[in-house]
Amino acid sequence: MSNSSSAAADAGPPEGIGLESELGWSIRMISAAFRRVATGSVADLPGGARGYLVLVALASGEPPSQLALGRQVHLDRTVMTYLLDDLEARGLITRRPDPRDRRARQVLITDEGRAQLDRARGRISLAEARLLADLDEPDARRLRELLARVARTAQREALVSEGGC
Amino acid sequence: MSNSSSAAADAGPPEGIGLESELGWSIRMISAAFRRVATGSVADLPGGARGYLVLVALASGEPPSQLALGRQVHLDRTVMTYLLDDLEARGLITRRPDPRDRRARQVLITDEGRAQLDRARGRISLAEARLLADLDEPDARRLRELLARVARTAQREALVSEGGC
DNA sequence: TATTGTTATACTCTATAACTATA
DNA sequence: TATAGTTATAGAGTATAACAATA
Repeated sequence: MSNSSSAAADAGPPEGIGLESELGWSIRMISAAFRRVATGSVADLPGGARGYLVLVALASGEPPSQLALGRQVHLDRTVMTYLLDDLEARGLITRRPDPRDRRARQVLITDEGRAQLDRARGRISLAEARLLADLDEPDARRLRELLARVARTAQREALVSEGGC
Repeated sequence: MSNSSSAAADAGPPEGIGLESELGWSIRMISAAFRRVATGSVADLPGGARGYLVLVALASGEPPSQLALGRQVHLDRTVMTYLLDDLEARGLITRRPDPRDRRARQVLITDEGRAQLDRARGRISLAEARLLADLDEPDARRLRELLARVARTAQREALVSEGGC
C-alpha cells in the first residue's frame, strides 16, 4: 500500500525547531515558488526574469551604463553584455556611447520595450498575487515592505563587498 | 576624474515605480545577500547550505526516505543521492533499508551529525541576524513569520505541481 | 505498471580570466 | 594604472533519461 510512514508512528512530533524556523529554508522555498509562478509571465522576454528586471530598471530614471545597470539587478557585467545583446536584437533597448566617457555605453529602453514591459508587468502582478495568495491584504503589504527594506540594504552591501557579481 | 555620473544630473528621481516595488527583485537581492552572509557558516558541511538543510530536516521527526527528504528541502532525488553520499562519507548521516519497503532507504542523522549541526546553527543564526540587521526585533520576527507562512504553502504547491524537482 | 534509488548526460547560471579601448 | 565593455572558458546547479530492484 501507500507508504505514508507518517501514519505509522507519530511519535516524532515537531520537537521544538524544524525547517520552518530556518530563514534560509523560507528564502529557498519562496525563490523556487516565485520562479515557478512567474516564469511563464516573462517567457517571451529575452533573458526571462533577468530581462524583465533590466527593463524595469531602465523604465525609470537616467539611462545608466551597463555596469551601473548590472549592479542594480545583481548581474555581472559579462552577463549584461549578451543579455543586452538579446534585448537590443529584439528592439526593446538601444545602446549609445556616453558622451562624457567614451568607454561607457548608455542603455535606453525603446517604446517597444516599454510596451512589452507594461504587458509583462500585468502578468507578473498576477503571479505575485498567486504567490502571496494566503496572506490577507495588510499582511501582503507588510511582507512586501519588509522585503523591500531588507533588499535595499542588501544591495548597498553588495556594492561594498563587490567581490563577485 | 571619477565618473560618478549620478552627481552630474540628478534630474532622474524615483518617478513612481522602480525596482524596489518588484517582489521578484526583493527576492533576488535577498537570496543573493543571504548566500553571501551564510556561505561561510556552512562551508565545512558537505553540500554547504543544502547539506545544512538536510541535517536540520533529519534532526527532528521520523527518519524519512531520500525522496521524502528531497521534497522537504526542494532537492531532486538525483541530487539527494550524491549529497547523502557526501554526508555519509563524513559520518554525519547513515542510511539503512526501510523494513516496510525494501526499495526505500531511511536516512538518519548521527551523533556527529547533530554535533556539527548545532555548531552550524549558531553560525547561521549570526548570519541571519546580519541579514536582518536594519529591522528592529518586532519587524524581524514579523518578516520571519510571514516568510515561513508563504514558504509553507509554496512547498505544498510544489508537491502538487511535482513536475520538476 | 509504478516507484525508489542510482548513474550518466545536458543545459542553464554564474564566476574567472584575458583582451580592447578609453580614462 | 585603472575602468567599461567584450569574449571565451570553466564551474556550479538543475533537469532529463535510462537502468536495477522492488512494489
